[in-house]
Amino acid sequence: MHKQKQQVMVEVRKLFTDFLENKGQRKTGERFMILEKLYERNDHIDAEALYNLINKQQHNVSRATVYNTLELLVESGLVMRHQFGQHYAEYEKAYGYRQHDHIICTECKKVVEFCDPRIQQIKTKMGELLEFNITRHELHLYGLCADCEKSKKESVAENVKEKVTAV
Amino acid sequence: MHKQKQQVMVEVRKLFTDFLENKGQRKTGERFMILEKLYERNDHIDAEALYNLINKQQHNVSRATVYNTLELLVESGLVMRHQFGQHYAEYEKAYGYRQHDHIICTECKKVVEFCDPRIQQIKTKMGELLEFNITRHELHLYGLCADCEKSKKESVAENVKEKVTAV
DNA sequence: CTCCATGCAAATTATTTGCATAGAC
DNA sequence: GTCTATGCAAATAATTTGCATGGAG
Repeated sequence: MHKQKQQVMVEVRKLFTDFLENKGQRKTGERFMILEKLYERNDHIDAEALYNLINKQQHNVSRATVYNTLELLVESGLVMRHQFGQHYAEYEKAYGYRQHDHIICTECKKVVEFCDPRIQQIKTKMGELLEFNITRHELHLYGLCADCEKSKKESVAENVKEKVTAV
Repeated sequence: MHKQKQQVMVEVRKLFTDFLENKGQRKTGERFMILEKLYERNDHIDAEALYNLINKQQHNVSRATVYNTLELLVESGLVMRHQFGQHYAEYEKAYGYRQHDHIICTECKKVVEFCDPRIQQIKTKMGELLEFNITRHELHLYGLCADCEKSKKESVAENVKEKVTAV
């Protein structure tokens, strides 16, 4: 299991190297450091947290470089950017990591991942129909999780009680 | 057709009125003005453009009010916020306007709307499975439109030619 | 040795906030 | 008359940019 992760890292470094060469971009240590940090984890992280993670631990990479590199990584397809809200973008490894989508609780902001094959059918169909060469997608379902749904019901009941008491 | 639009406007004003009353919020002219501007159009618009639209035309509504009202409208469900990228959020009427999703060209930023019933199946299924009460969704497909796909191919051909010439 | 990528801090953009006042209720 | 929503400008947050320098090619 651990070995598999090592293997992925090797492949990914190779892919990023090729990508940078093709673009005539330099292969700097900072860039590979950021790539690695993203591939070490199995969840999303935002730019600022990534910056802190790198700098508090050991190295010294500027915010500008973090943003610049994230852009490159997204362009290379090795990293996904998820824009959950206006001030809430997160990044996550994409290679060797099953394609998945997200359900977001609008109340507690909890994010749960899921996967449904029907999305692939939509992509294929719509790409054909509208003549787009579709490379990726983002699907977000919004609603209330079981907990927040329960709290809401209780709070409504509470309100009703208050009104009754008030009258 | 035009009459239908008038009819929608009446219904929507009524719904927004009820919403504001329920929240104990005031029914100000600015709020209804913004609601109307959004319902007059059949496409998306961003906060700044909406602000300009209102102020250049006739009235005088501050940015703060525009943002505040957009928030309320989204909360009421009468307006949808689409977050296409990190600096690219747009708003659009939601009531009496068929639910639809978007294909975005990553090159020229063109947005095409589409509708696929399979998305409803995913929502129902995943809501059940993960115990979420799903109220809405956002599906974005990203790729190259036919035009940009063509340009890309030509540009690649061009590059090859250059390299050959250079050697 | 050349020139791009980096670090840093200042700049920018979109959005939010604080405060005084107008106006909805 | 009361108190909230507004306008305005200043504040904030996330991201980008300009410039001098280090280091990849």
